[in-house]
Amino acid sequence: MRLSTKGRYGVMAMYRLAVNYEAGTTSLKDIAEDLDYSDAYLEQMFAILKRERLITSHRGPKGGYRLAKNPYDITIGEVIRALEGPIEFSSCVGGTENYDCKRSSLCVTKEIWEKINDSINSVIDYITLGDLLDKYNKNFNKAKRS
Amino acid sequence: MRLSTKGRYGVMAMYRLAVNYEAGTTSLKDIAEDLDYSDAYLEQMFAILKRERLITSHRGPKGGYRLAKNPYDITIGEVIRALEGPIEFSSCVGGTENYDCKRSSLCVTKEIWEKINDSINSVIDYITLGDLLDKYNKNFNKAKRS
DNA sequence: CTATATTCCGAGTGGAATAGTAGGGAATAT
DNA sequence: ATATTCCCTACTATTCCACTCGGAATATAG
Repeated sequence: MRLSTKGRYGVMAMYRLAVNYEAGTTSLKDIAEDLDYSDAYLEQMFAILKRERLITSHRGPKGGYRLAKNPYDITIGEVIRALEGPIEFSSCVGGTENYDCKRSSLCVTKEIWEKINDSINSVIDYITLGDLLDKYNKNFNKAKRS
Repeated sequence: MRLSTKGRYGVMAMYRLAVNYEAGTTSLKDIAEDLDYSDAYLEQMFAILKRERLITSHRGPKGGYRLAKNPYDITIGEVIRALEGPIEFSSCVGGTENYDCKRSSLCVTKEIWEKINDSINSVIDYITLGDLLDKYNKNFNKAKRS
């Protein structure tokens, strides 16, 4: 019951794009090297993120990827759901391929799984890539001050 | 990023034991048949739950399992963590076998995963098996009334 | 004492998912 | 032209999941 590397790598990479958002595009290779991820693997995530219109791409030298929107308009939830599908703590509830447990109307636990889904979603839908940028600056300034 | 059947089956089975808590022991076979689970598989969960001292067992005819404590003193969180290990939305944070991402002190996403872990835990640690019993009675009465 | 009902225990297994590799093709800035 | 970048599809090794199987230990009823 855990995020796969897809979600984790994806969020980290999107943060990288957020950092460079004003400057322009960033190449996959740079990000992969910087984060020490396999570039061929990260490529698959970028393909999904592009399909979901969270990033844009440009080929050729000086090409690369860029966020499709302002970092403050992209939530962590959008990124995670794009890469991992809808949050679905238990297979009974929340996703597309719901397992139908026959007595779901009587099931005493269904409500628990729904509550958990909601609580996860409310965390990830509240945080934007822009928030992460702010957080970094805060830490950066803190480090400078001390 | 989902509960395995272990957690789901486990909570359902523990609820069954909660229903029968006053009456005494319940055999694994009865629960497995009632819930339509594989009994040999459910057995493995009961072994864990027993090891974690959430249930007691008694062998021989008229034997079976029973909650080790009052249903109101067992949270869903205890059951889930016993069966699935600690809540760990991302492998960076929360569990035993933490993946060390080298720059974890600078990592902007770490805090997100911690928040998610906390929010899941606060849901499941708040609900007891006794609460589920109450919920069932409420639904039962509602059904009777209509 | 014996037959039976139950828990206990360890090992094995098929399929799905994860976490990648590999390799070539297409666009484009210089 | 050519180097650089994205684009696309297929393949693979490993791990995890959801079981299955066989039998031993133990308690109860008759």
